[in-house]
Amino acid sequence: MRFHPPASGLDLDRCLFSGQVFRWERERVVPPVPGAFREDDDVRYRGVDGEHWFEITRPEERLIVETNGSEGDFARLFRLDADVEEIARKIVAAAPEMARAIESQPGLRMMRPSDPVEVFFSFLCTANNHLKRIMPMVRKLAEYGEPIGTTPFRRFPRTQVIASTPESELRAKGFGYRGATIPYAAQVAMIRGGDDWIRSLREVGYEEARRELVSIKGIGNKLADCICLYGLHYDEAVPIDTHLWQAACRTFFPEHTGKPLTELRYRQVGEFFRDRFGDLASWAHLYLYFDHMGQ
DNA sequence: TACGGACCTTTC
DNA sequence: AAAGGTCCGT
Repeated sequence: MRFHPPASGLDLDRCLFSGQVFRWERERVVPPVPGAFREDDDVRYRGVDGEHWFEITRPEERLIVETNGSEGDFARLFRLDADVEEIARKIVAAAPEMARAIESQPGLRMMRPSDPVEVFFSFLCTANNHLKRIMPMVRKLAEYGEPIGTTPFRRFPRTQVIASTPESELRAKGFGYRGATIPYAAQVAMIRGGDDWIRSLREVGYEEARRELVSIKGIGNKLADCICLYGLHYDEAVPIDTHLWQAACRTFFPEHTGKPLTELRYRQVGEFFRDRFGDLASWAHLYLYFDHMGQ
């Protein structure tokens, strides 16, 4: 089907290529013309969320979405129900220091992917890695998935498929040591119940889900929080990596600047965000993180 | 608890 | 050298 979603407060580049989701493509509909006024509009985004594919174009500033899903599926993925203006107001009210970080990232939204299995394995690709390499890796994993209908799009493979993929095969595809950790984590997940187990973590609460995840070798604090946030939809999860740690030190804890992020400090920073921002802890972290990345 | 190294590979 | 870490030794 085809529809026009509201486009205000939604920056597709910021949302789709910022490391919240990893499988989207951006291509030019027509070759760029030097100095052309509309070159930013002449793009097409293609991607998959769960069992739905999406093609998004924006001629004339207006979004056109084609999909095998519904308008509701699109709205859920981009959280169009969330009032970003109000969220920004609440965050700034709780922390005036955040005003500049929020203003610097218009159209950035917390994504809400529908397939927790894809999120689980995508973030296993991100450890000690960079986005330029992460995205091709996630796409390679997705090649193990089933095509969606007769389209070139594929659903992300199920846990069982990843669990039975040999380490050597992934290493040959450039996964490095993650060629071992990814199938291993899949095997542990299979023992606990596979896809259903991963999905069931949405029902057990943030603390319990997090405990389960970090008990898997290869998933530490940061990956567990990413999976909790993007895959399991726990908005109180605050993934803290080196960049957010630096940004948090600069903005909130100048006395910690330059110190390493220990287990203890990891917990303290997460609690700080939850105390200060409540349900908006992860939104606050998102703005701070990407503001810092842009520096 | 906290600190140092190792870990695959690619990219800046 | 560092990358959106994590594990394993001290």
